[in-house]
Amino acid sequence: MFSKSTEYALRATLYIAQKGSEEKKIGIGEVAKAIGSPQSFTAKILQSLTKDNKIICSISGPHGGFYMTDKAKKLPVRSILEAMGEDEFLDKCVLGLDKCSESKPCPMHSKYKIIKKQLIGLFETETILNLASNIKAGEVFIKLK
Amino acid sequence: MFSKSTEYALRATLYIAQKGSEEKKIGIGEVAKAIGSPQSFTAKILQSLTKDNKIICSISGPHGGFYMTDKAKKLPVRSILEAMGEDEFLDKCVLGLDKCSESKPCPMHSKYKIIKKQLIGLFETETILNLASNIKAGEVFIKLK
DNA sequence: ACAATAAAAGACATGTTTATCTTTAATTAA
DNA sequence: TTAATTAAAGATAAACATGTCTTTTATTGT
Repeated sequence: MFSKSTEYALRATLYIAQKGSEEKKIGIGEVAKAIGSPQSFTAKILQSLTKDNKIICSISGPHGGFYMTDKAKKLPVRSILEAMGEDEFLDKCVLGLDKCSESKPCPMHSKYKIIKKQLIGLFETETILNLASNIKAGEVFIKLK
Repeated sequence: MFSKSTEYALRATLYIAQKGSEEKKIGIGEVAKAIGSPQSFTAKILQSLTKDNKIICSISGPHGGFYMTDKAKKLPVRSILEAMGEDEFLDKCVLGLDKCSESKPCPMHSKYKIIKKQLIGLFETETILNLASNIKAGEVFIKLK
């Protein structure tokens, strides 16, 4: 469904949301290990999430690392997809028609729109904090071997 | 949701199913024009759909071209995804965990599985013929400018 | 100031996707 | 058998995705 980059972005963000805070920042090494991702590549991805988009904060130097503000933790999962440039698929048509619409639908439109609405709902309703708290509770996992 | 290749494959297949038959084969030029895709690239894709997988038939030479058997037209849309190697996403987890399962779920698992089930249902229930016939009726479109 | 630590930034490498163009092979009709 | 037509096959190329490695910058503690 998503690119590797976005998968890592989602897992890393959830890990940082769960484990980190402004007082306890998380190093890239710990993040990569915890989610099972290539460290340098994950670093690039986190860099992009700290840029303009205000999802993750980072501090260089000793005791530095990544963390999220309480406000950022309340963002919907979709905001991560947006930051990774992978949310446009929620607007897109199964057959790849730019102008697919209610008045000019593709052959899958009417059946798919019902599913798409649920997908959008899922990514807009679930917050980062929401998902992260289930990790803390040990109910769900972000790394599996 | 899908790669360009798969989008072209879906549109091309629907067009051929709709317009073609063993008596009236469709040339690659007509297909590409009708669905708005790059001709040579579409040719490669159709080639792969005529290979092992028995979705599309083709004949070289004058009055040659592409067509589908009535049997092939009754295949579910999923068979095109399989032929394009893009159906594995229907098994995959949103966060990219290979082993995500009911007993070891990712944070999105429980909510996403409901949606995934519908997606699978959509691609397995809808047949190529089914979707193509709606094109013929002018109710839906496979090219929009 | 200096050394240590950690992220940021940049260069590089490999593979895949998305194409385009040319040549070959198959088929038909004259 | 020759010319025309059409898909198949192959070579090539640009863009992007995925990943590694090195250097630079920011920050902290001594």
